[in-house]
Amino acid sequence: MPKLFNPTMECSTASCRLFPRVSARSRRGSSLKSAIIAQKPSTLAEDLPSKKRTNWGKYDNSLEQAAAAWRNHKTVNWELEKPLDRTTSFATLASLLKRCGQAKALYHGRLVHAHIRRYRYDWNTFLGNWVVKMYGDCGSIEDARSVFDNLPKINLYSWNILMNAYAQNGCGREALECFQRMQCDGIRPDQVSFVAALDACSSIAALEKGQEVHAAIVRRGYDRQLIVGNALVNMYGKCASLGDARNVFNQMVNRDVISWTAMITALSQNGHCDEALDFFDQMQGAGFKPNPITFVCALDACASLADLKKGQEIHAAIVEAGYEGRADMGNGFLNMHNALVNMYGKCGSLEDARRVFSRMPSRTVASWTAMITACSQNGHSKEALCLFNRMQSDGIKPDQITFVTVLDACTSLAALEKGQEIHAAIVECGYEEQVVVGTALINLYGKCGSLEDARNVFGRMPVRDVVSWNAMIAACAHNGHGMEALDLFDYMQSDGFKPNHVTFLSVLAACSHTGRVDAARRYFNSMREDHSLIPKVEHNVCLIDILGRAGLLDDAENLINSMPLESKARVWLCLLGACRIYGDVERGARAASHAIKLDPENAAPYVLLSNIYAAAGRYDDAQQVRDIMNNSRLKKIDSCHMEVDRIVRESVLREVAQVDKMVYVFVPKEAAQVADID
DNA sequence: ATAGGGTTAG
Repeated sequence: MPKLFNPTMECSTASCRLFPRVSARSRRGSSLKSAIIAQKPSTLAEDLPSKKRTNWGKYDNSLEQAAAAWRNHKTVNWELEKPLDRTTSFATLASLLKRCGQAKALYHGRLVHAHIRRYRYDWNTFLGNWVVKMYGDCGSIEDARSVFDNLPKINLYSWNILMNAYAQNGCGREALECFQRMQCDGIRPDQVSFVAALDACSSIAALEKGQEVHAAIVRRGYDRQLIVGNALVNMYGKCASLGDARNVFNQMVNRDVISWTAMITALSQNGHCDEALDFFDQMQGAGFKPNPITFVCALDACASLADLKKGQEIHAAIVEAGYEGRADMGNGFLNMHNALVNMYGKCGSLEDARRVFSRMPSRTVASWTAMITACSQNGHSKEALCLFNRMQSDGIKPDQITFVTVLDACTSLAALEKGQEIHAAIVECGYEEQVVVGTALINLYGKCGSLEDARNVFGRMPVRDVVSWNAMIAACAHNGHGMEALDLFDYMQSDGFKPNHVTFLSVLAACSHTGRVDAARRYFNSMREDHSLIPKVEHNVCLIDILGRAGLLDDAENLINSMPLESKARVWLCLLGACRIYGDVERGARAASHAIKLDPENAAPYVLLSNIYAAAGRYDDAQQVRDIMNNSRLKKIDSCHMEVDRIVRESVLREVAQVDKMVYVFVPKEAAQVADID
């Protein structure tokens, strides 16, 4: 039951000093809404398209509640000396709006805006521009637009602010439209407009448009400006045009830390992580000190390379710089700590990740999510689930990405019930409609054998992408519904989605389960011919497996010999498995010798070959292979991260089975040994 | 008396 506004309350009390005295007439409305939003929420709510209309109902709190919320807002931390009234200066209002934007405090920003609309008929473009910016910073782009459309006069600042609001909220197309329209309206873009236009191109990866803007920049002579150069490097990096990014960077007359950081990011996000780290060193050689953001980018490159040593070096440099444990400068240092946790997780050092995480000065959802991901991706799914609980008891609310990570942990534990519990929480938070969340749910249900649930989630998804189609196709393929998987493959394409490498893995798996050898060949060839996808090792393994199981050993071997793969060890191993089934000793020996030559530390080919000999009654040969194996130092399955319990035991076996299904099926003793390694 | 460049979890 909401508390109502108390008309007898004295407005000079601390609890409402932020609000102007309201007239008796408007008090009669008895709610904050009517008190401060006043008669007509015109430009805000009513001009918006109906489905995106702002829900003003949630501002229907009592005045005390709103004032308390305002005072207690931790990030904004208002310390207003005077209440807002008709005499509050525009400078004060502007600074309030700025702080609301920085803190992404939409609620408070709306309060200030409402105050201006109610009491400041003398508002001008200066103040209006700040309101537009506040809404843009708070991510409320429709509000930004409608305020912009009602500005008393639109100037260069207004356009630049609006363009940036669009570009930073993922509406690159609209930002570029603004760029056009401002010029039609006779306003000459300055360097800030060009930077915003480049940002818009980056956000939608519009390379051609970006080149057009670049040409206009050169025509107007803005290309020597530092911030323009930086934005150009960034734009070419985001549009995957690394050569252009390099050219711009090399030709820059001045460079600063941001230029170097932009270049490092461009390299690392386009698959040149080694070079990115070289640049990181060169930058320091050139006398620039990395800041927290530079460190984030460098750590990201280490994470992609899974280069633990380099990552630890950079961590040492962070300590050296005195950045570790610091919590000032907004989110700068916080993000850097998150990046450290993420890097250690991706590089497989859970201990380091834990250490950084436990020493963090403060933690956000992102920090918790990074730590949970680190656990879940390093075989500690149970710890991931524990952390998820602790995070919530620490008062941090999970976001969609946390849920995705936790669902992944459930998936690898095959913990269907826990997953369903989390599914319920997701529905409660209203995240079920998010593509990434839906996809993680389909994965969970698919891997846990609950195809019906996977279908339901997929059917309810309002938006799908290639990844969610892939998840659904995989769910069918791995639950004995190969035909349905192949049908979905067709539907997916008629829905306008292009299949990728992952799609074809599931398609081939579907062919394998339904025994469609010829179809598998056709799909395999169509990867290259119709979709310009080059089959990877996994696809080749899959096809060899299908041919091998069908007894087409000749075809399989010929195919391997014609494959332009870098390493064929796994493919030969696959053929070796097929030779085991069909008792083809000669071919088996050939395949084994290839496999051993290519991956001498793997025990699997020895085991398989020995079994082939044994099955053919050639016990001496079998023993000889085993002796060779036992006398050489072969790679053990790395299970030091594994806890020993039933589920994990199974997951170790699954891993072994992935290397070769035969190890488990035909050599149970071997498998048992593997599982006993702690 | 406003605007502007580099970062994060499938």
